[in-house]
Amino acid sequence: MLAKTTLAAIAERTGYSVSTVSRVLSGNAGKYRISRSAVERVTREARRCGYRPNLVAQSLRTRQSQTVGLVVPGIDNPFFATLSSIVIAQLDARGYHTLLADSRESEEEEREALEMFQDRGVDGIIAIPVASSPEFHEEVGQNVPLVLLDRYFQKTTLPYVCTDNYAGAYMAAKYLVDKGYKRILAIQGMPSSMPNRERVRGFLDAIDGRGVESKVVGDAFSVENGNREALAAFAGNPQAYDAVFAFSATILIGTISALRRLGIAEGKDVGVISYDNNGFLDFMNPPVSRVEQPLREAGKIAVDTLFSLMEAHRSGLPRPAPVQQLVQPTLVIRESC
Amino acid sequence: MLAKTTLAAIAERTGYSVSTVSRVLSGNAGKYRISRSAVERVTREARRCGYRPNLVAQSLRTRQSQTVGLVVPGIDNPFFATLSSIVIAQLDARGYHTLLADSRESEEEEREALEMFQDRGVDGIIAIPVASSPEFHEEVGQNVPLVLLDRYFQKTTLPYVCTDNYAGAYMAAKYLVDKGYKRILAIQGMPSSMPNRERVRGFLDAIDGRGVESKVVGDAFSVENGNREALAAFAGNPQAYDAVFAFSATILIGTISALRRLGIAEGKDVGVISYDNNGFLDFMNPPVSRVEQPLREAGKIAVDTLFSLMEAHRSGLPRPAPVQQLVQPTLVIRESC
DNA sequence: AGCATATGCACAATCGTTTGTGCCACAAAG
DNA sequence: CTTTGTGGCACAAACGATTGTGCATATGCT
Repeated sequence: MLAKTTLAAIAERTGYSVSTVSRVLSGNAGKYRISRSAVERVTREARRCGYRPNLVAQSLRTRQSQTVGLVVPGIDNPFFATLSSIVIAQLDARGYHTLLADSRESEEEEREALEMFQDRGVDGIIAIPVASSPEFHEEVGQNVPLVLLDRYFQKTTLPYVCTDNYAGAYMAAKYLVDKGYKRILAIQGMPSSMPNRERVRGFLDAIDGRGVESKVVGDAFSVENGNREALAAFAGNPQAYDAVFAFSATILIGTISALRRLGIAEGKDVGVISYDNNGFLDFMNPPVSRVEQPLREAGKIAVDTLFSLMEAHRSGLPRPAPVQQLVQPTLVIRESC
Repeated sequence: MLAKTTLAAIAERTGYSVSTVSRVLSGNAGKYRISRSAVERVTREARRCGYRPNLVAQSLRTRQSQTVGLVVPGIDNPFFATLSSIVIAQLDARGYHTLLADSRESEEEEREALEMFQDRGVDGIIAIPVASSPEFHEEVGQNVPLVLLDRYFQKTTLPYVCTDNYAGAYMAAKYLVDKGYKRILAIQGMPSSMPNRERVRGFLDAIDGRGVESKVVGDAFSVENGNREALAAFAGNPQAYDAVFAFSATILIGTISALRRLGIAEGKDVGVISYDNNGFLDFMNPPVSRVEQPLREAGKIAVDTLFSLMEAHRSGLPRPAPVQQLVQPTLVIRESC
């Protein structure tokens, strides 16, 4: 085991003091009038023994950890995995590390994660919240820069970046109605989550007054839910609906499975449209129309926003007005409706 | 902003010294003969002002961070997301936090992640490696407990936990052959990765001498790859092969898409089998046979192994003999072959 | 020569903990 | 009345970095 080399070790070996070594290695030689020769000798020795600063000590002293906490409701959900991937890449590009916590859709675990983040002195937090009310997040947001992603709270001053779920669902539903579909089944995800509520609202508003029968069923962003609800809806009557709006790609998979089992051809017998851009929708047969969310953009904006908050925080400036932004999804039409 | 309360603050308010407060709050009151009354007053005050220890300072002093580094080749890949989810949950259950790094299949980024982990003083590392040779991992493993997961190196002393990809592929291929399939196309994932190489080996061994024509094509665990290779293979001749073995669920999706586009009915015209248990394979039509990997078990064993290494490391004991374990996958037969 | 200004660096405090050691008091024992 | 024991706590040194300040020596200027 390579004895871990500290500033003190280098100081001893070069004959300079710890403070001088520190200033050299942190690039502050100029500000403190360190001689050329000292810089030379110290950098040489540091390189020779592969010095790497102890980030824990650095964090303690500077109160900056180069770390951002990310809490998501379930990293095994492809949607959150994709979003996390984007956020992590963005942070990495700026030299920041990621502490990841999975709240497993539990408010309790979410709280613990947020507290742990503070205890560890993260420089900022990005949260896809599960809590039903914003109090705790707001409290945390007082202490450390925090940006909500994908989900948000109403009437909160917390900054957030989400896609416009209302508009997305509205577009999709309107498209179906314009196409002439008359009996539309919407299979939703987790009812309490803001994106889901907004999608329901958009869906209902779009069909309102257009002479369309409709029903909203389901309770989870899962394959099983889509399967169960579609089976239930069509089992008695294959023509119960002429279109299905699946609120996520997972729900869609379940739905299509159910339709096929019942001998209903999606795209022909029943129009189908989905939410999400899960990569394989174009590989379904027929390819599936959907509302695509600009996740990359949302992730980037969230990180940008976080960094501007962090910047202000560092400088002791008053917090900038909270960025609360909805990015627009797009409707991608294929052959399933 | 609640002034963050430190040991010193509590010490001042209760009239005790910092060391006494520390011993009380870290549960060492007994060992150091702290009086009942002191324990009482201190805990009361700590609770009153919601004291939470500064984990950074704690880490610096104790050289324990309650943190494990996890590096994966791509968190947006559902397979790694699932595995990460399992590992994170396991760590969480033991009170450990997770620093997650995404190497994006790059050796360079993997190195950086491993170095960063050390700089931050993680207590242990779980890695799904991308490097082609083990040197660097071995070096890191000298300093901090490290366990490889899912992928491993040959002739390494590093502990690893992987599924037996050779056996899995062998089972699947043997099943196909026994069923009477004569011309089998295998579409592989990333050729250099150990799981892929083992699958290829298992596949070839299983068909060896059984009078079966075969071909191994492809180069990535992606939908696109599956689609491209299947199209290429069947475009000229729909009967070029009578079975396809997709080395991952993503590859499978692409393959099925291609087959359908070509008017080939999977399960009837061409047998299909896959690797992975991606949740929706049972919802395909027909449901897809596959080799299922016991990911939960693998993740748990990896974490268990890591903790025993960490335990030894803490106690200064010699490292236990490296656990190098292959867990057995299972063949799940459905209607696609 | 004498004073101001630069130059080059070391000292020491600090971040918030943990932990080895030593001091004091009081009680029991001789 | 001194010894021995022990209960109860404070002191201070770490961990490894950053950073304000101060003290020399050297150089410039008049």
